[in-house]
Amino acid sequence: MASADDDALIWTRPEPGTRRPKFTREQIASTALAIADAEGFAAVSMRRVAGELGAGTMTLYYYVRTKDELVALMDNALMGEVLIPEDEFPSHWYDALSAIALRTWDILTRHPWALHSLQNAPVGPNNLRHFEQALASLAGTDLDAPDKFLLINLVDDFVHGNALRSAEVREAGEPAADGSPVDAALRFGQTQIATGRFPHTQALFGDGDPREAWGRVVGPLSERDRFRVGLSALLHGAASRWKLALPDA
Amino acid sequence: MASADDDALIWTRPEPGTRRPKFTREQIASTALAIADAEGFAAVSMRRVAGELGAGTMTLYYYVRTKDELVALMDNALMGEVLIPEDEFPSHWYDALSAIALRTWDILTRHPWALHSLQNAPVGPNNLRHFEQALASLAGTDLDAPDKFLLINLVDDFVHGNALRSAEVREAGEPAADGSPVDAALRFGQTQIATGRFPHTQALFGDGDPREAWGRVVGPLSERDRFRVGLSALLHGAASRWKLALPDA
DNA sequence: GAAGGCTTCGTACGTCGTACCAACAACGTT
DNA sequence: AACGTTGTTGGTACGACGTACGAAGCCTTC
Repeated sequence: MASADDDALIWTRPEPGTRRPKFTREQIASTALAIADAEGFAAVSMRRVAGELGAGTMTLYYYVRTKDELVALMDNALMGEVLIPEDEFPSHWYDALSAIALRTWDILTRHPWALHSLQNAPVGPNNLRHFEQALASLAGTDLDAPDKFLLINLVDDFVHGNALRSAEVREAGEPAADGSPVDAALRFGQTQIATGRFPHTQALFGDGDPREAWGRVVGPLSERDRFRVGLSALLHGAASRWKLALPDA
Repeated sequence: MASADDDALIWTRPEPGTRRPKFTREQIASTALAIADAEGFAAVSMRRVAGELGAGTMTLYYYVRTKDELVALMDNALMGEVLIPEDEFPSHWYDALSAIALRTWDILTRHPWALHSLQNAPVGPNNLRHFEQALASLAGTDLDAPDKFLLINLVDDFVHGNALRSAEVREAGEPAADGSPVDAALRFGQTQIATGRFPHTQALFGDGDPREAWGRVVGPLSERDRFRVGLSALLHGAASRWKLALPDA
């Protein structure tokens, strides 16, 4: 019946434990998550996670087949955080989709490592729940199936893309101290501009102090507000394309 | 003058060679690129690149300080491909921005590994050129500096986010053969839906063959066309927000 | 108590990035 | 023509990594 590999995904294999195992997958995931948050994704190694748990390295492999599965567990744990509580769920499609997107953005920028690993593990249970919520947002509209699916994908794509870049900017550039990578990059940009081969960029940034110029060009909006501008543009464009009603406010 | 580390970025260090070195950075980058295209990003190791070049492993470190710098070189080489030839540059902001975005999308989905590594190396010379082109697109508009910068960022974010997911779908799901990861994921989804906890998802996908359902929900559009729908929505939304004129057609 | 299988984890292999430093080769000087 | 200088190459080695293998420990059921 071609289903000899029903256990190809970690989600289809039962959590081990007919007796009392020392750990649970959830425990392992949250330990790994804590390490990633504190020291970055690169610090998450099998040895490290096991050590933090007070276990031998290979013990993890009783709960997980590969490190990728560990990462899948981590992603799934994160996706659990992006779910909107039932009673906060907006009734208008626009508000609901916005709320989901904004919440996802908040979580992703709070755990920037997630974006590096997000390449794998597309469909954990919490990912499905997230999708279900997005779909619920559109229940009141008369979009057909492919259009609903497309719109949800587009919003998620934008959220991920923006969160990825935002996190980079924030991680690398927060201090913007002398000698920081961002400082080096800004100074490099300045010298490039000085060659005169980037007239538009030159007009935008000018010739002054690159850090001042950067602040001026980014403008007064926070990264979060900049995201919201983009989200609003995308949703308004979608509303106009599919003739969806916008909320009153 | 606090610029003791002008060489923090590879771009600010001159290519080595007062005598005759065997290689150039460009050569190294394109070798690495070829390996990544043929066998994936994971196959790009210092040993492998050096071997392909007929050099000792450590020789690379004369041209590059770390592997991250090699990756920066690769990214920069890719960004070179996304530049639009002068004589093809559309005059209307909408057309120009669309052309740049679509071309970037094409390159990124053609080299999916780029998206995994794109986290680093934000500002190579070709990245600056790309930005200059985007800025040139908006020269005719009367957006102020922060708005121009924001709009360009938003479009790039969406391009990256969508290309990332598209590449995943294509890489993982092209064959969709029995036992493939995608097949396993689809079957997992099916069993989850069967629990009844995902009513909207159930209504969307139904209970039939998951592969058939997937095709029906994705709809008839190619990934590229789906991207264009999103791009168009984003740009229309931006046009409406900033009162920019749309092209006649 | 013995048997059996669930659960733990020590050892070891092949990979990776790269620090260190010895060897080699090309040039300017004499 | 010989030499010292210094640009360029790359061998060896170290400490990480993921994980295959299989031996041990322990709980549970007779």
